[in-house]
Amino acid sequence: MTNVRFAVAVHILTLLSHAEEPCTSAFVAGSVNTHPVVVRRMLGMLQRAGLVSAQAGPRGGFRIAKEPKRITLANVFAAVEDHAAPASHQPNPRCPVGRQVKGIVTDIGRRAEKAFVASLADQTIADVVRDVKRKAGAAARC
Amino acid sequence: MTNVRFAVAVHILTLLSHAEEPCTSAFVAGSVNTHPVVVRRMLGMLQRAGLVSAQAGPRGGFRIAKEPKRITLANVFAAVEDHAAPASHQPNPRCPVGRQVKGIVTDIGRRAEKAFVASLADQTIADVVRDVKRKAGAAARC
DNA sequence: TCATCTGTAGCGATGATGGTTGCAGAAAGG
DNA sequence: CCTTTCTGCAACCATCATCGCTACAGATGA
Repeated sequence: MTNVRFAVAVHILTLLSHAEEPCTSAFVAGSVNTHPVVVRRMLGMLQRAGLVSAQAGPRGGFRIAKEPKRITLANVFAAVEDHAAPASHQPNPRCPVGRQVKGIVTDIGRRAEKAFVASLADQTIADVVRDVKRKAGAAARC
Repeated sequence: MTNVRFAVAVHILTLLSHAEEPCTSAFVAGSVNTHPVVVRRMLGMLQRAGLVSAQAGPRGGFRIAKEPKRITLANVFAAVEDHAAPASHQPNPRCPVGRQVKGIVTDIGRRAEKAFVASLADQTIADVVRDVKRKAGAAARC
């Protein structure tokens, strides 16, 4: 996790989860402490993943588009982080060791990443919302 | 895994594992297909982790410093990748949601990374060497 | 029509990474 | 000794991903 995107995405979804009215990107940016455009970029990804919905115009903004209980953190990770292929290098093709190691390491990376995602998959946004409420008390409004 | 360092480190250790004589950084670089200094940088990390040893001068080079069977891939990962703290952002401290989410997300990241490393821990360099030999036949020399 | 939002392109700053050069120093072998 | 062969390391540049920001087109409700 070199990125901060996963953390921000969880933050945003948690925020939207206990809001009845749509939240503007400016409002969310105030809580996340960044620029509204950055928030909209990220909300675009979450929208393409079907996790939030947007409405333009006055009184518009973003809503959660799925029950928080049904959004796993693995879903969030997949929405904002494109870990399609674990990185490898390009060994000298004339070296038999290098030729084989590349494929083996790729498999190893895939398996480890699977374990990483599996660990995320058994927690949901609803769990995070519950933890936040428990720690912060009832006043969970910005 | 944004980096290619883990893959290269496994490659290097596999290479050193079935060499009786010390390997020079130039030789290793030939197999890895990169610059000798890059190899030495990485071998420096592996050396500080106690996985390889170096000797200067003619007929010098790098050797494996530990039985391949006792080097887990988690050891390799720890040697070349410093994932001390999972990345988070800096939310607005006046927002109770942001205040709590930061800590919660950090815990989540730690747990997921633990799962990642645990998946690496049950394979060793000896396993990789065996796989390479099985796939490449006996000719595992560059 | 106008104010309010989203959506997106584009730009600059920043930080991590990898490749390269250059040089100091260790060590073997005459 | 002295030369040759190595490692060790600092310094620099190119590249790339990310983030913050500006600007503007387009949607939408009052």
